Amino acid sequence: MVLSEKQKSNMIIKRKKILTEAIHLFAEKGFEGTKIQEVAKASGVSFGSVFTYFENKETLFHAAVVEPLKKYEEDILNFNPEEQDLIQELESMIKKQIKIFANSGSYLNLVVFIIAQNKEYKDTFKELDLFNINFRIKLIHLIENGQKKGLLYKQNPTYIATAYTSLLMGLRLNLIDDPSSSMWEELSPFALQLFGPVKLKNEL
Amino acid sequence: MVLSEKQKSNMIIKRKKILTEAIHLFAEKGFEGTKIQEVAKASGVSFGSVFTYFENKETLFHAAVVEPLKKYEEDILNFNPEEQDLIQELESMIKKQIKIFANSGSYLNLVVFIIAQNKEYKDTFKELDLFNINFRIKLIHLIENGQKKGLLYKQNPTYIATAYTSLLMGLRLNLIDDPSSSMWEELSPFALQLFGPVKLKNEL
Amino acid sequence: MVLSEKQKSNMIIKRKKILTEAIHLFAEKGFEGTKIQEVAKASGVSFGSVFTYFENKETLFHAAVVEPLKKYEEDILNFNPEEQDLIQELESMIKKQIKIFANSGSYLNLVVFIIAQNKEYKDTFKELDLFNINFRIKLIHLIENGQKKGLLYKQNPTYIATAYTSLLMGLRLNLIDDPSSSMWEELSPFALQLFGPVKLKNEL
Amino acid sequence: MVLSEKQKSNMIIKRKKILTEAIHLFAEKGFEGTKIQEVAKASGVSFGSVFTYFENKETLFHAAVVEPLKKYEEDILNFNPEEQDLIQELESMIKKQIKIFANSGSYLNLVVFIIAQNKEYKDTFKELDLFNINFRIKLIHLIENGQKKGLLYKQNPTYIATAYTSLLMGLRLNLIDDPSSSMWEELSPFALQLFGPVKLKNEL
DNA sequence: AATGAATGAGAGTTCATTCAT
DNA sequence: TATGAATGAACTCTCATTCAT
Repeated sequence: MVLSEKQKSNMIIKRKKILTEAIHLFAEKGFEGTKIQEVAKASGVSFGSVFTYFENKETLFHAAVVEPLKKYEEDILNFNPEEQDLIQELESMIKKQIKIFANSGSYLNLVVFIIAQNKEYKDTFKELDLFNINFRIKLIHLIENGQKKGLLYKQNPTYIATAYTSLLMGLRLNLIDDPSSSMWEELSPFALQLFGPVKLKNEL
Repeated sequence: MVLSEKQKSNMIIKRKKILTEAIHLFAEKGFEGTKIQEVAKASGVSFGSVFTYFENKETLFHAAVVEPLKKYEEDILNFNPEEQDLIQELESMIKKQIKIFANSGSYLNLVVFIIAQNKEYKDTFKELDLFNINFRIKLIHLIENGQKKGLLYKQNPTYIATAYTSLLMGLRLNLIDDPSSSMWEELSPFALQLFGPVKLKNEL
Repeated sequence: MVLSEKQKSNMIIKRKKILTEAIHLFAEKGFEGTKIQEVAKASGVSFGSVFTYFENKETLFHAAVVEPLKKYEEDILNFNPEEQDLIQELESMIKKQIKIFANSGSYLNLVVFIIAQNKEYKDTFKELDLFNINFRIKLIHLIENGQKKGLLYKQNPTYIATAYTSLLMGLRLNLIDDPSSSMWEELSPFALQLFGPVKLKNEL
Repeated sequence: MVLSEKQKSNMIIKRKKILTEAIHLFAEKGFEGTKIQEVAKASGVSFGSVFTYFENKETLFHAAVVEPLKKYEEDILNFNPEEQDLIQELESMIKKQIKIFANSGSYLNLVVFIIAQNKEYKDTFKELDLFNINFRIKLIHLIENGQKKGLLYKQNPTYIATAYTSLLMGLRLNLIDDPSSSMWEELSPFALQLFGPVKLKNEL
């Protein structure tokens, strides 16, 4: 049977809906704690349909973690480590990334699960780790440029990158029960400090 | 009395053993992913015995999270916010706490679970949150003293405390698959920076 | 609609079958003594299917007791307390009811369980009690009419009704291991005697 | 080790206590519904002790049903079928037996269980049946004497005996949730009627 | 004799997955 | 493609029974 365009687009929408609800539920209840039936109900389809779009629960889980990753990577890596005004770029990057972390509660919760259970979900974790490595590499690139230009104190760039990404992730956990926290935006100066800018903001 | 002292002490040891194994398994696989049978096998008892010591799986889980908390709280809060040489005390505190976070992989993993699933484990989360609040209060106390004495830049102490505890937690997640990382001890200067010491180490 | 008519009717038949087998088994072994697995096997379905039709064992038990009640009530209460020829109606009623009691071994056995364990199965017992009350009320109505007409000796109608229903129930227990007993039909004169007919049969 | 007299008598008392509580609990909850732990607690002994006195749960159950039987038999069969004033003896017998049935709620409840589950508890049921047969034989003896003397109408004595014992048992079930019912004593005239006395009470 | 920790068979129940409709 | 009845593996938990103390 041939599917009409309308049917195809309908299926794409439905698949997307299932995935979105799956992310929410997996993030809230974990893999074992989430029932296919719940995902189906939240998505407005029969639980049989979930199996039409995803081979089984594991596939759905993997997709829920991995598929949004591309968009995140794009957003998170959207900064230029070669920028002329590096401090300006650094500040803007931090603000953007903090905003992303502040607004991606559910998904990052799911990420936390994978990290915490990395031994259980090796393959899925590997993909997150890849993203993390890319992120770190680009950060290090930026830091090295800043240090070369004398805009940042000389410190091990790897440590800085680790501290910074840890801070972001830690904030996500710390502010988890207060999703609309106003604290997020106030914390960028502290993130900036980690990079060791030669002229501290409050010194200017 | 019917149980001999020897029997009683045996029981205490057995209970402890079950709890230790439960922490490891819950940390690795989460609540639903951990089977009582596994805990029993890892503890070297029959699964029936697990129910001799813990009413049910939930009770065991709660105990696994909450019982170690006291010792952690004691260790983590073991610093003096009124100390004369405050910078010295701050540095030593950070080093101690980083060491604790570096060496408590399993347990902190479990803590991460509870935080990530705080809506599912409200009661258990509440106890962790209480600990967190106490920790923050004591940190703020120390920070305020440092600022009064002119040893730390004036910055919102709450933000500093949040950033610092977030950094610790974030590092735990970031270094999760590399438990013996040498990075831990190298990161205390970055943690120190968050507190805004007037004389930076590398300036001395 | 997704289920065809055929499927629906199949489900109704299957549910009925499960219930019938459940009645037999509960009657023979009691609630705790009956295993869901046995009910499933006797009904020719997987034990999982039992849970498709009945939420849990208790629901199944309750249904096994309560659902047949309506039909019984209808049959048992099928007499006219205002009938002109009251003695005739009384005799025919007794014969009918004795026949019902003689032929409903399993179900009445189940009823006996509920009565014996009325404290354990309060809700279920309440429904049986309601039936019993209705039965008694209608009997009393008939007895009072008979006494007014001078066809029955004046005796407390409540006592008569109690004695009569007790006799029926007691016979059920007494003849339990001999279900095809020829005694049943011979006992209606004794039941009749309880009502105190002015002209005893053997006097005519 | 030799047991002192005091110890021996203590054990006898303890065994009795366990049996009494077992009767109550088995009567209320049935065999499977009663837990050894409950019996122990109700008896004020450890559950281990129950196994000191009764080999296992089945033995305890059997004993709970069978051991009181002797005393009951003695009380129930305490009438003289050869008595001169037979009607007087009959009336007094009925009154005595009704009193016994009125006051033996728990035990008779247990008896009902065995009867209802006679296929499950064949051996235990057999002993009850034996008692029943003895009871019937003695009743028939009395009835035949009464009929010979012209004090009772000629009716099949077996039917009378069956109707009478059924009435007793049925009353036990009918009045189960109202143990102190005043109805019991009012019902002996109806029981008497079943025997077919030539001069009915209310004719005298 | 008395106790109760230890055991594990066996129960009810859940839920991913299959498949006929 | 969409549905949901059917299945049974696998889980938690109960409880009779054993046995060391």
